Amino acid sequence: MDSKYNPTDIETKWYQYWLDNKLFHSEPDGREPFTVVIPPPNVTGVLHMGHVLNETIQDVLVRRARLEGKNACWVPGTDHASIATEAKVIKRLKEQGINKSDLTREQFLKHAWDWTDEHGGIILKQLRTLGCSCDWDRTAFTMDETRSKAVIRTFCDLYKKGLIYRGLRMVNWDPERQTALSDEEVIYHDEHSKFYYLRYKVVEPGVTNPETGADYAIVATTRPETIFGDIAVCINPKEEKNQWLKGKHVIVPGVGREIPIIEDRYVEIGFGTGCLKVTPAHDVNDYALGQKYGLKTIDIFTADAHLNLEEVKAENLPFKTLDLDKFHSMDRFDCRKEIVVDLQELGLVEKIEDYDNKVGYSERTNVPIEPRLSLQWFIKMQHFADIALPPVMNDDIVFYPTKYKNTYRNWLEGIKDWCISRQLWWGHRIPAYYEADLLAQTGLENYPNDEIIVSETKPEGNYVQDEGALDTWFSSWLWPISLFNDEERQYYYPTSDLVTGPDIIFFWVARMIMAGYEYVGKMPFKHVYFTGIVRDKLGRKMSKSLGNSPDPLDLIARYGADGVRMGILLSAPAGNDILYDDSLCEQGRNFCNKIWNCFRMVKGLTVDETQGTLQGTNKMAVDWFRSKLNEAAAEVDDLMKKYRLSEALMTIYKLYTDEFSGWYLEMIKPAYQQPIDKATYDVTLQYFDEMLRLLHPFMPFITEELWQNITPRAPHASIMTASLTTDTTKDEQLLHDIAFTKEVVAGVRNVRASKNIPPKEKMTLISPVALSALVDKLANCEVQVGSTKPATAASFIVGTTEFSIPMDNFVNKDEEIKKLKADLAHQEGFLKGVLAKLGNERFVANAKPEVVELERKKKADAEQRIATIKASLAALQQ
RNA sequence: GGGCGUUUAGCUCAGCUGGUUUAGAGCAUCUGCCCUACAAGCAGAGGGUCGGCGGUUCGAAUCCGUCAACGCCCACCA
Repeated sequence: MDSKYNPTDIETKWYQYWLDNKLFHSEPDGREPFTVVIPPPNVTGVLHMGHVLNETIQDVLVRRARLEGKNACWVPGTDHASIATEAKVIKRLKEQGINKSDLTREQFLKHAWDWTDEHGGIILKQLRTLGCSCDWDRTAFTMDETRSKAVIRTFCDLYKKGLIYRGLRMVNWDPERQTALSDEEVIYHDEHSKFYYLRYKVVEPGVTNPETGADYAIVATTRPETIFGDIAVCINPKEEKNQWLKGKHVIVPGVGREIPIIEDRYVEIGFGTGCLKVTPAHDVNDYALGQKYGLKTIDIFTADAHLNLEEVKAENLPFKTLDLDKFHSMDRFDCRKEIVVDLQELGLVEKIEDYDNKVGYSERTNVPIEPRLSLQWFIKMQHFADIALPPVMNDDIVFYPTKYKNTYRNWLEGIKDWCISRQLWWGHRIPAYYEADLLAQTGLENYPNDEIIVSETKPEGNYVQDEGALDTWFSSWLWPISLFNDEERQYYYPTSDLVTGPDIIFFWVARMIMAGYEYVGKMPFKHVYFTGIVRDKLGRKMSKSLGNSPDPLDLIARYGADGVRMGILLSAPAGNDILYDDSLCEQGRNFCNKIWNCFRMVKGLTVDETQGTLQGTNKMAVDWFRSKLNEAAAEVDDLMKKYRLSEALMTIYKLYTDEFSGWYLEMIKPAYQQPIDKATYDVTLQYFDEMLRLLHPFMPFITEELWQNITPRAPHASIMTASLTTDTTKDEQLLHDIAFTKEVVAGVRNVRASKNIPPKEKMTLISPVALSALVDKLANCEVQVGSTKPATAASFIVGTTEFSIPMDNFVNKDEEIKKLKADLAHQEGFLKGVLAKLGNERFVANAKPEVVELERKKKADAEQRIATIKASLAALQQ
């Protein structure tokens, strides 16, 4: 065996072994189920660090549950990611010189499926490299047959219940992909933009601003290109300075349209000029004002946000001074620049100021969204908010960390209807049908709602299906339900743990809870573990453009999957961002190596088969480590129950490196070239076995490899299906004794280090109390029990006991005195504090008796220590 | 503009139903060691007035108030 652990071959070997033996597969049986559904990654995605974090956590939970004897089932799958995938397909087609608009729906879908088959599932393969123990037989896709059926059935059912409706609404429009989006898919960014002050001339003759004498109102806007759609100017009826405009009319600058001044308290007094231009077709609030005052709407944008001025041209406005043909078909941002120039030339711009505002961007295409009046399908959300809020607030479903309960509540309390239709082809087509002749007569907008047929199958007759597809999340919210058939659902549902990022708490988590209660009448999961975001060590988000995102497969090649898993888990408490650095994986790799070498050491021992009973220091060591192991296992159990994975792993790490490797193995290690007795050897292997099982959920590969090599295993056996030990007994006295012994050993080593005495040189330790032979073994010193301290000796104190090591040649008296004096000062300071407390009557009267008692003990101990130090000092200073 | 959260050693974090020998861990740092399990290692050491101020209390990292910095979420001020 090499002294370095080489993970690559071992990992491939065992993953194949697990697959061959169907160890990830689950079927319902008599055991307690433990179910996890994977947050399905985009079907054409590739593994990134966020996945590594998320999937590792899930695998730890799943593997731990398996070791606890539960029937663990982790269902993998992918998401069709409607808008993202469609964008990728369009991009590829473009590279081949094909425009989406040149294709029929069927042709496009063919290309999309080809792309999916080609790239789909790559990420699932990558998960295997990480060691994920998913039940691959259950792999699902949000657009496969089963899931599609569930989606369509759900749509029909909700429509029947009156929870889905079709309506003309102001929606968030993505001009790039040319589809509606939900509110959640809009990201607002701060932006430095301009505030344009435009002049709207008053129609009524002789009416002027009493302050300035101007015959125009000034309207401030960030979007001058929308003036073509202006229908009114609104003022607040209470605004003093605009009283003169009441009941008047103004002319939209350049456009020439005569529009009324209307009054509404929506306009904030004191903001801007107090005059708000109302463009009902292109702003949510303006639309509301339009509805309220019966204003008409003029839509001036095409679906891809270019100007469409046909309607404006048709108005034939007499005072028009702008060249409409010039702006027709222009891009919205080009128009903004151009129109300001032209208006300036016409003397219709008062001034331009810098202004910071927020602009909504499409989450997927990253272009500014355009509020657009559009016919879409919506879900009434109040009903769902009502059923989804209580279970989280009263902890039927537990969030880790709990702070996200607030976020969840805020969203549900302000819930708005969910726009679920998308003008996309890649996705579940909306199962709504229109009678062809009627549709031809009325057009889509005026098609009577009660004539729409919503059905799982196409109705008889001449019907055409709605062109829209459903929001991806409309299938995702059924994920935990749709992965199981009715029978299996009895067993696997509700699932146990959901592990996901807080960024999709609304998109997905909340909606799964809604669907769960609506369709199964039960929560979809009992616990939600929110991970943080993986950032680089400077705290920046990982992104392709920054190039600060390492390729997980590359990391696995360099550090091993186990090393990477440990690296990502080490500093990842729930909900905390993790600042990733290669050094974390390095620590993981180093730990693997440590375990590997522990194993080499133990297996490399020669065993004396005749020694079948434990005795002497070995018995002590073995008994002590039993307690230590049990103690750690109990702590891990507790931490895992609280989902404190990084602390659980750290506990195991310390058990291996400190207690097992640093102390236990040193205690039982035979003298050079001596054999170890069989009894100790067997127990040690047993301990190793137990420790591997404890670690296995975190580092599955190395633990399987070593577990298989500890002792011959049955064919098809695996550490995966072993069970955790449940022994929790502890010998407190022994733990205490060994802790004392360790301190004495540390004291001796300290003296050695400070005096530069090589470990091989045997020293003499004078101790006032009897010591375990372990001290000799671990510190290489001969213990002499006695209280006579030689004139020249190095000394140290453990608790209240002073130990000394005679050393004529090495002791520097001054140094020794200095050290003792420092210790003395510290002890006296400490004692002073204790005395102050005890001298305070109110403390003695009010504090709990055990606390007072403890202070008395501290006092006694400190006094004794001080006496000891003083004695030593006196001896030295003679 | 609301709401939530964070602030403890160089870094990442525990500790926070007030009292556990005058604050802990891992990593990093420094010193000395290639001693036949492991230099991807071993032994040892240094390092913090617990963000500032004020209060409650016999006693505060822990409770309350306030200020500051940072982060996240939500919101229709054009």
